[in-house]
Amino acid sequence: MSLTIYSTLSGKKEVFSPREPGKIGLYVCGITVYDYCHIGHARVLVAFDVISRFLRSQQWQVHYVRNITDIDDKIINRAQENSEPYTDLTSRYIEYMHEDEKALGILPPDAEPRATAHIADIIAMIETLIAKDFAYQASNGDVYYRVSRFAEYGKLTNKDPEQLLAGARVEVDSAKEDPRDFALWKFASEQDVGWDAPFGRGRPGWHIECSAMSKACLGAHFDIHGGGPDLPFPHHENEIAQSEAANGCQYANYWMHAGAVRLDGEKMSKSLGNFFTIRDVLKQYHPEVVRYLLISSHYRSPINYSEENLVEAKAGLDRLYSALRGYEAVPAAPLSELSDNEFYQKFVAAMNDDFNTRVALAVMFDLVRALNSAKGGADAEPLVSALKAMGELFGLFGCAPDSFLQSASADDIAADDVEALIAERTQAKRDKNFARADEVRDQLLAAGIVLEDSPEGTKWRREG
RNA sequence: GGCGCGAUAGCAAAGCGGUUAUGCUCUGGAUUGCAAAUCCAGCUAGCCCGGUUCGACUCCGGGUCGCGCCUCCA
Repeated sequence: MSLTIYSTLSGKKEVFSPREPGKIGLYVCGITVYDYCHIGHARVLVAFDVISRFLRSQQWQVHYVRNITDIDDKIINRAQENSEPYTDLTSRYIEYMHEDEKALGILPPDAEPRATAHIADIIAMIETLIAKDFAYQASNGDVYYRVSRFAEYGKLTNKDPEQLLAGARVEVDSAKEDPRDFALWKFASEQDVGWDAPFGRGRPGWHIECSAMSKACLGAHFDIHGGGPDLPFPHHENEIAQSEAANGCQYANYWMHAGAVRLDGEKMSKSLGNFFTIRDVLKQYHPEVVRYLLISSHYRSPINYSEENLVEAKAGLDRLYSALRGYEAVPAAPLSELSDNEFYQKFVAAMNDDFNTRVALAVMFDLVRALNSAKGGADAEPLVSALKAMGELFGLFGCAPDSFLQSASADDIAADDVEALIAERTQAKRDKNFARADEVRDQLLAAGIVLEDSPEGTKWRREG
């Protein structure tokens, strides 16, 4: 079964062909660390987490690299506002980012390079670009990339270089030869944050770090480059220009971009200020609910962030978890034992088709229906272990069903009180005092507790 | 203006040139002391106008509307 991936470069789904058999080099643009991560970041993190988990499950040897941008104008400005060293700011937000990732069940990438740890690589690449005449030092000390020298500029996003020139904003006081040129190295005085380089003291521009770090971690030519929806232009276009000019070979073979998270129909972004941070959302919703929401649509589709969608995601996950109740002891099936399982085969086929998590999820629900029908019989356990295996590929089912279904927010009724009332109701039922039993049930329902009687006793869960 | 993406039932969201997507909601049935959960059955679809085809939600053309990028942003 072959893997197909939609590539921004070709604008269509392509059959994936690795550079080396069985191996995948994957570079994803990470986060600029000067603020808390928001749900848009979570989208990219979860998407590539699921993608890398799935690829590994299919025996691909994945080398997953996701960088951290820890030097940049915004970082410097924010640090100045806070009157603190920029390194204090970045290390703090890197820590927060790791906390958020852990909370969301994001597995760490194989490498997490930081721009400031690759200054030498960055300088070396800029030197090469200057030597090849693809870059020049301007009168203000900055080093710029000479866009006119790269004939294929615009090939990722179908931009016409001439029209970019016509539409480019004319910057006053610009030292650029051409308004399309972009900074590789920004001049820094002795008091400013900076590093010494043959072309003078300064700090790297935004785009060059990814070219340098991906080369250091994966080589000049690698398989897949990914990132968020706002990166194709100019960032990835510029990366291509830098890397292909400096290295003299193709850069990434496939380009993957996640869809935007929207809020009221508008893209959520730091610059618009309309974002919800991951940690704020996790105060109200279980991390797996957030994961479920993010994988319940295709990674390339825009997704709307709303309270209603989170509630719906919770309802869907409740159904999955409810099916697992009573089978806590059954382990997830090893994937090697599932090759004949029709549900798993469909699941894998969906994921091999450009990572169609929504269809894969539909397969899991088909499995749930089969499982619910089979409960009590001998056929149930294999279905449970298959379902658990698929859920784990999505980073779900990290909880015991009861603890997920009964997980409480701060102002919810305590589990002990629920249990006590259930005991009272059970006694009332035994006494045939159904009026009292129903009264207790209504009381609990008003507190968000739903009761489910079963031969093994009364189960409960929280709703809403 | 340029480039690109999308328009599916009450809501969310997929595949597919002819045969049930799926989840939530809703209706009926089974089950239950009554419920809930579960199972079974069912109701709500494919922006508009043309074309291709025996047949189009699915392909092609033209509209309309929405969104993203074209400046830092995942």
